[in-house]
Amino acid sequence: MGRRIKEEPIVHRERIATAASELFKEHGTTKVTVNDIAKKAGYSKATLYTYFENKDEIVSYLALKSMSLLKDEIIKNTDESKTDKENFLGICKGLLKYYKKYPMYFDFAQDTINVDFSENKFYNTDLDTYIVGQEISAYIKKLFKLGDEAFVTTFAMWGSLCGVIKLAANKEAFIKKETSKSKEAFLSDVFNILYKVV
Amino acid sequence: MGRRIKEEPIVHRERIATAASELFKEHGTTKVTVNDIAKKAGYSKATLYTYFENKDEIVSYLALKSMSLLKDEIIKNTDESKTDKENFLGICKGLLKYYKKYPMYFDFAQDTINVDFSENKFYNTDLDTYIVGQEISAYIKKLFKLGDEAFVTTFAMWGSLCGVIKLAANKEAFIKKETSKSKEAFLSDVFNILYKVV
Amino acid sequence: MGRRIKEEPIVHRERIATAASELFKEHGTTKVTVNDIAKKAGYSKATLYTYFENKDEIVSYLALKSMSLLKDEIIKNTDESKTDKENFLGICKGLLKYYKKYPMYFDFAQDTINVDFSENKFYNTDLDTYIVGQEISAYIKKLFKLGDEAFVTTFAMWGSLCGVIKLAANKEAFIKKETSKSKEAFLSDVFNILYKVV
Amino acid sequence: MGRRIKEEPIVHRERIATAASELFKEHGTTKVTVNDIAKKAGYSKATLYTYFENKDEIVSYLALKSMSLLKDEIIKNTDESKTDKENFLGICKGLLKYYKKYPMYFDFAQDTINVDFSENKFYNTDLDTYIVGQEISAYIKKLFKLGDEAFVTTFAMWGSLCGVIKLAANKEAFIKKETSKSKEAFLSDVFNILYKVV
DNA sequence: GATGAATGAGTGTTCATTCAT
DNA sequence: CATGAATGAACACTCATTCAT
Repeated sequence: MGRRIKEEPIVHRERIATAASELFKEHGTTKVTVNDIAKKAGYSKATLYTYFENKDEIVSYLALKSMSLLKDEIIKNTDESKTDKENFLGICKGLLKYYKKYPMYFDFAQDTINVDFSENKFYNTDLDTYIVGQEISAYIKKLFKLGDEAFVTTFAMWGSLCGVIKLAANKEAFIKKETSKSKEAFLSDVFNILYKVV
Repeated sequence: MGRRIKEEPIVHRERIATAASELFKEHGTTKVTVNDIAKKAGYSKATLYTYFENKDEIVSYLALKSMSLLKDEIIKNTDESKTDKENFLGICKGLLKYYKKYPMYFDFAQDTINVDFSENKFYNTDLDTYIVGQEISAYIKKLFKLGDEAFVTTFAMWGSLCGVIKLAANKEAFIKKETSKSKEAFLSDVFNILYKVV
Repeated sequence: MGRRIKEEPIVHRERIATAASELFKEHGTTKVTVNDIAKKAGYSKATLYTYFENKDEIVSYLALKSMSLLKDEIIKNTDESKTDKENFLGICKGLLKYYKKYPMYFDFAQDTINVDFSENKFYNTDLDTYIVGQEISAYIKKLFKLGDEAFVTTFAMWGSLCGVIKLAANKEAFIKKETSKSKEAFLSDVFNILYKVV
Repeated sequence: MGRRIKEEPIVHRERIATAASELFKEHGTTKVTVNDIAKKAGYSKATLYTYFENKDEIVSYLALKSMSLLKDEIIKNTDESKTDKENFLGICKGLLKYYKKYPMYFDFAQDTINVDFSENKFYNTDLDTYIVGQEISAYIKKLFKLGDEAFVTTFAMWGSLCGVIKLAANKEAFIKKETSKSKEAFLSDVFNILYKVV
């Protein structure tokens, strides 16, 4: 634990990714420039390219991190010993937390598993993201002891939850006006309605 | 009274909008340049600015068109004399058709009831889009004879449908692999599951 | 004097030039577009090109008009029966009036006589402007009964007057602050000082 | 302490400014494009933006340099131990040299004491230019031991000199034709006539 | 290993001018 | 004769990426 003279590449990647994440959350991935990230992370623009192939790889890297967090949250908030409803609401809670931390990657989660890697260029992290998505799917299937209908049910649940969370985020002011409820309280009602789906 | 040789501005606007729509569908609104649109529509870049104030106005124009189509489709596929389930599936059908034609504006539909026009600059078409969104909301409320619970129910339904349709679009290949069904057939199953929500 | 069915070209030129002049005075010749002029004059952009070869010719046309006005003003405010000082101040008055009406052409007046027409393209009006400039020079020479020293004296006077008028225009606020006098009153003092030159 | 291989930013700024200055002198600041400057300076367009915030900053930078040169020249050519006439002619000489090097900024000098910096955006260099202008004014006042009449006298002198120099520049060919003198010799006569003003 | 410096390839937008009708 | 329509040529400015040191 002595003084670290040389930092591992992973440390630099983390530092860069953290800076990028904060900027992406506030301004979106398109608006943020490589220069912005470099400045915020305390590196020169050129150094970023030592640790990441290009801007896209930073995005992919964060997408993977975000999926891992999502998986962790889902596992933390669910348990086979709980009732199905408790577990469903646990998944909702996990997704919501995820959205708050990585709003810019929610569309990624809405995609869950990034499709076809055969033709397009992709980064290893994209593949990893895909795998984490698969793991989440498998976990949910096991959690609810789903059989043949697993895929369609998981699909319906996942799509619905992502849809309502995103809609709620875009309509926060409108929700307040119409229901006098906070976004969170309102979404709680919505989740209860959606529970019937499972 | 003779056949008009000169084309009305609206014809040009349509031609430009159609070209833009096709490009947007494939590459997204950001990546497509004004030059791309002009070339595809068969005009010079400068001519585009005769018919549209700027690129944003083209985007707004298409957004409005897309919302109008959505409304038309929903009305066409529903009827107060039908059962709730028939109507629900009618709405699903309308949304699906909408997605096929204007995938790049689906996020717009996912917003449905649009934001706050008090402070930001916006084009008339943006306001019109907002109004069409409101009309769709009102129509659905009346169609299902919803009372106090109208807002939360409509919200849950709309968010869910948008969510699953988008998810299905992104996972078409994956769905095929897992279920051997076409996206449409698969979504039909999903819609039936979701019907319980209403 | 009956109803005019067809207007002479000169009428159109005047109408266009008047519109242009007002716009030029306010925004300068560069900022004003051909479209602006056409709209203000009540013509289509293309029609302008029926009456003027191009934007430059409109500028030249106005420059000539402005020089003619300058000549008229000088003649009106001077007289061989007056004292030299009265005539000098009359010229000052004429130049000042000119500046107020055509501030954007004052540099033109500062040039007085437009130099060399051998190599550059120029419009007939430019040549006319040159001739009017010459006429003014000749008039002044005769007015003050100048001999061999005519050229250098006229030159010094003309350059000085143009210089102080323009400087005063740019420093109006500053003059007020330093002297509590209006630009006009201050310039009157300046003109009296400059009279010694002649 | 060794010889520096890397060039300081100021070197690049100078190189760019020099190129810009030459182009501005010939074609004016408006006609010259950023690309033109870049090409002439041997940089790419993008590189210019590494050393200057934008085109305006290049203009401002040169304006300041020009005013500094003007001040230096005036000081160099004048001295309290000299006669008023000698000093007057020294100022003339300074202004003339300035005009030769920075004709495009002569209007700037014709403004000398610059405007109001309270509302508009401006660059530091613009403010510096203003200050140098003030310094020149103060120097002249002291040089000629001017009292209450300082402002109006300085004003008349400055305006006149600028006026005749500019007029002479525009009429060089004409002067030659009329007087068979060089512009410089002719201006020398004019300056002698104008000396009476002070 | 780190980076200062450089840049190619865009971007949306403007405008004077032309020409077929 | 008048003009709606069309456009080539610019133009200031940006940014992800490369590379010599």
